[in-house]
Amino acid sequence: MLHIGGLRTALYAYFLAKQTKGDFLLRIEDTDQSREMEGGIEHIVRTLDRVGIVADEGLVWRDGAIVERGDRGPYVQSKRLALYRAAVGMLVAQGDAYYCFCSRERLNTIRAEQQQNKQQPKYDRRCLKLSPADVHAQLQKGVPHVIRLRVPKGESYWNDVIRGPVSFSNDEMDDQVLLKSDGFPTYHLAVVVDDHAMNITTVIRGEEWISSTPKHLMLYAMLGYKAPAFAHVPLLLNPDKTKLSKRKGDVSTESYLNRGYLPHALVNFVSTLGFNPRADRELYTMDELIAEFHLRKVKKSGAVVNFEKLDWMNRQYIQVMSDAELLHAVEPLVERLPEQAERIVHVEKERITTLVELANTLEMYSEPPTFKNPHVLVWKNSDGHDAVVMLERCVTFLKEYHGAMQVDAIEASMKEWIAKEGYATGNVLWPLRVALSGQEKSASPFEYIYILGVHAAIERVQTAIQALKCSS
RNA sequence: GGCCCCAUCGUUUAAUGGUUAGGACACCGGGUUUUCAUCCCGGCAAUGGGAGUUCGAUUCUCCCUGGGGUCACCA
Repeated sequence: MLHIGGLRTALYAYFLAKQTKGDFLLRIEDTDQSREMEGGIEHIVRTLDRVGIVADEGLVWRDGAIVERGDRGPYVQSKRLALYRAAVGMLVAQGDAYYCFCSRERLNTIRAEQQQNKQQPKYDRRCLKLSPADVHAQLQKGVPHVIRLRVPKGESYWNDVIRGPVSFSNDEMDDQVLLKSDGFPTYHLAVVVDDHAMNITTVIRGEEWISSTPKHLMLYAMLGYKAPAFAHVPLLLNPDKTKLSKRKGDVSTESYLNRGYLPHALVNFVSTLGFNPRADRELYTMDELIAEFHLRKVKKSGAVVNFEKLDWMNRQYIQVMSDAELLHAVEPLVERLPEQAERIVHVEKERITTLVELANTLEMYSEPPTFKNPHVLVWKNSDGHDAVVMLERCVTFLKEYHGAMQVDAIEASMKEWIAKEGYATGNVLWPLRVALSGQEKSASPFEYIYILGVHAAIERVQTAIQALKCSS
């Protein structure tokens, strides 16, 4: 699953890369073996592809499969273990990292104690005191171990691209585990090694990483790497202002896509949360976003995600699509396209919010209405008898209609007829519309005639007349 | 709780040391209309509080308050 917060971060990185004519690289960080999910990587790569983010380097989705592109691979961290071990070996040799043989039980115990004493939970550095001989002996015995960062004294400081100066005292920091007992690196080690190996110049990531940045800075320095610039983007929030989470709503990009939101609407929506190129506009193309994106314009404060605005955006984008484009987009969502699908799309597109709604509407048109409640055919101040009379006259009108099969032509001709006969407009049009659509709320009768054709329209009206007669 | 980050309408954003504090979503009116939707017109609504700097602060500084993040062999 690709979290929409992750999508936004990816988008920002993508904008920046494209704007500076750089490459967008996709690397998978799968160093937690216990969390590995079947198909998870494929989902992410595919979803990025669906929204139009195609990596120049790293993992891409091509012809129904994941392929790697670029010569700095592999681009999956679980295949780069040797690199991390080499780096950590160097740190140990330099005295910047050390072996730790403490059991989880012991760690839990000291943590509990510290919390009880209202102290900061931190590793107590017991294993730092081990002599080289002790370490060697423990390793010989095969005691499970991790390797920890030896946090030096001092201050950590960086000038965040979005937030400005940020500083931490190193006293606050725990001796972070760099290499786990299963031989896998933690995120902290892997990200530093890889970002350096892949020439990353700006790290764009969520605000939740601010407090681990000092550790990363230390690692850059210890490994002799030049540190990149950091830009911590604000969080996406639930309506209650907590970090946007699965528990409090739908946060999966693919689920919005599957619910019929257009990829570009999602891109536009998500990227303008916390960032806005101009004061007076809401809708931007991908090229405009790329051209106008600037990290300095990204807000510092978190943004509550307002999905009503996504609905609005999606409607905006649907309305400007051509009938053919819309038809093409909705096609995969319906079992069989009705014969008049393009006309239906033309008529209904201003009434729908998502492609899924359009698909449902499309299917509805092929089912003639049954009028279980014939009274909906009767207009407000009228009665059933009147409705029958009017519908019968509509049948006559339709039989004699030889004008163009265009909505405007049908409407003009019909209104002229109504005026000439001196009918009340609603008295005719309401029953006719409901007879054709079967619904209290629907497209106009002219649009229905245009879609169904005169013959099918007459059939529906006659069904309605029968239903009314039976009920009275 | 420690540390860190943040603070303009309900939400999202704009602006400036001097503005009637602007736009969008949502909401509420009105118009068009056979219904719904669209469309058009109009309306509601914000600088969290307190000091300081200044002729003047929403804007700069400090404090408070509030909210959030983080404190793992998860990312």
